Amino acid sequence: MPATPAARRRAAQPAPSPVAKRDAILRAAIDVFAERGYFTAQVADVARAAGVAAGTVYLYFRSKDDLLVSIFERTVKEQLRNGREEVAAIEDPAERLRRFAQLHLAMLGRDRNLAIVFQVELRQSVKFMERFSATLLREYLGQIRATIEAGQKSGVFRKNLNATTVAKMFFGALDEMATNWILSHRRYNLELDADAVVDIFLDGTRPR
Amino acid sequence: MPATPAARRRAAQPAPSPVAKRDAILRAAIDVFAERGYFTAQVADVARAAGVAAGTVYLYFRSKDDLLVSIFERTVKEQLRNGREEVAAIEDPAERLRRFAQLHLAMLGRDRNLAIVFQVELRQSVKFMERFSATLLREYLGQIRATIEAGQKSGVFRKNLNATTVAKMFFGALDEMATNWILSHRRYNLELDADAVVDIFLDGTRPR
DNA sequence: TTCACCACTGAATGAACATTCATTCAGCGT
DNA sequence: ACGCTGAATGAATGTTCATTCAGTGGTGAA
Repeated sequence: MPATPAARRRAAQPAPSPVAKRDAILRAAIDVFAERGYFTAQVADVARAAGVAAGTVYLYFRSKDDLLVSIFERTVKEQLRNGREEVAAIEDPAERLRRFAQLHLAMLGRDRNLAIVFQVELRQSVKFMERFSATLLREYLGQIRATIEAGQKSGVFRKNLNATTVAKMFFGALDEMATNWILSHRRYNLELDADAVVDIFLDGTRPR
Repeated sequence: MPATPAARRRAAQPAPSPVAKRDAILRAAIDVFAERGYFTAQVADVARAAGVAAGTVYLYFRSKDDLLVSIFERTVKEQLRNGREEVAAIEDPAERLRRFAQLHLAMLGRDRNLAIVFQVELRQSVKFMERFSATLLREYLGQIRATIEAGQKSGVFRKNLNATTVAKMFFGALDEMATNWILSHRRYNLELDADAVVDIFLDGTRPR
């Protein structure tokens, strides 16, 4: 029935579906990278964890690097899609930041190995860091900064603050919460840190 | 004159002083790791940059890992020695935090390659991160937390804040300033960020 | 001058591992 | 029933280093 080779390829899906297999390999990569570290992990380990042969990984990904980049891109895309509208719908800038912090920490708190890949493995080299910061950070910091600026206009935030600096601080605080959570062996609920951070961020540490 | 082999070895110092050579190798390692990344850098690159043969590195360091660990330990030891008394001498907890932040960012802002090693290369793997967090972070967070607690006692800081969380936030904010400075290609003065961070940290972002 | 010593050298070693590719074979269309 | 297709396999390949070690040269003591 399918006439062209392309159509035939699309129709002839193997039993477990190629998307599912790609996902399985990516999932395995998250776990293996988190446990062994990106450089120490072997592609063969990832393949074994995914239940496929070493060569199969290369049918779905260009290279070992590509695995890391794909984990990053898929997750960020999803997180941004999830978050954007929800956060944008919130009127009060302070509450918008709160929700933002909650979503960020919830995403990481939900999946420890993914959190390790994000907080540790993706920061391997300045090369990855730059890529990381050119997308995730830029997008995140941009959203935060815009919210700060909106708040400054409406008088909710002090006007004499540099919005960019404020945004970096906010992100840095959240980032540190996430990193600490990973390194701590206590399994507390990371998402709960969001409120504490936002509270101090809004009102400072001095008594009012 | 030296009787035991050990004593003889200790006495027989080569011309340019072994300490100077060790330092030269460490310096070269900082630069090479910063530029190429720890895993990508070859020991031979470090040796070349230090002006010695590859084998010589192994006369001063046990392994490639040992180079990274030594950079870390030497710097942290020095920084803690420098900072501790100076900061401890300051009475006002808020001013103590300010000085602390200045010293921290000044150390990194003074030496870009060292900053890269600290902000990026040392965080390669959970293994290094744990070592990192077991010493530098523990010490730093401990000092910050103690200062917060002192301030809470004396009424300078709000008493209903969790001092540990506050300390993490503070460190995270500084850390992010440092990381941003590295990734930004503008060469602004990192130390100046310290005041902005402390200001927001103390008074928050809401108008008082 | 000779000798012993030792820091230093850099070529050689061998292990580790990403990637390739000849081969297999399940399942589809005819 | 059967020939094709192409996804999947995993052994083989070739390269890339960290690390070692046999040798060199320079130094100071006798």
